[in-house]
Amino acid sequence: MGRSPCCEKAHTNKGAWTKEEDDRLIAYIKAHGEGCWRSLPKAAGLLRCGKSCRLRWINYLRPDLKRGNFTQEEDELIIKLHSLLGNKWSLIAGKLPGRTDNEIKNYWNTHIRRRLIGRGIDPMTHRSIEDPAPIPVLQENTKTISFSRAKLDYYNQEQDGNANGDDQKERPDLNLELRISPPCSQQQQESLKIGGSRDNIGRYDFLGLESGVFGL
DNA sequence: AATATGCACAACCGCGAGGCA
DNA sequence: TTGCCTCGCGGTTGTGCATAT
Repeated sequence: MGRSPCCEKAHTNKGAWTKEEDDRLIAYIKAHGEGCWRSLPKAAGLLRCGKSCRLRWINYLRPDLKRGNFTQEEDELIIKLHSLLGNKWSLIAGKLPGRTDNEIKNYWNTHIRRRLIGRGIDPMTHRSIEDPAPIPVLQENTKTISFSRAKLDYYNQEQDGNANGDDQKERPDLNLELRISPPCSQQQQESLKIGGSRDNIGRYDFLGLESGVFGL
């Protein structure tokens, strides 16, 4: 016996959204806010499942979305975050204001991935395909990952609307080194959480990388 | 001009996590 | 503690458009 469907599929539309459906969804969310996706379609008079409505809103209709081509800086940031986080598209999207996880995932698969392969870089490991050097091990089960911090800060400042030119000028291409190892006690597990705090929508701010990088 | 192929991206599907009774 | 429900995520597919043959 399979899993129960998320909605009554027999009476729901599938495929591309029409202008009228978009308008209904926008109007409903403007009036009632996001959430309760399960009951939303019925309340909004849409013959769609809640999942479909949520996806349409998040990936296409949200007013704060930034449409259009990715900039060079966004491009580089995606590569760096992917080297750190892997296919955690929602976390990566959290560092790119106005971009969605789906958009970034598509962009990665159609542009960046191909380009890295063309340069002889394995897009999954971010290492040379010909010379896959082993990840250095500092101690048992401990890995070190480094990536540039400078552009992250630049984006944070732009996002906050308080870009400080002096601060940026002074900042070299900082390396953020993370060491990942299994905690050996409850106290250490707790201490891992001390790296940051949750913001008002529940994203975790770890070393300035809010949005729950490590899902703690 | 017709067809084949590749590309870009919207949308769907299945699963896991977390909340709640 | 258990089971159900909802939400969100990541992988995959479908479709329309552009380009090549």
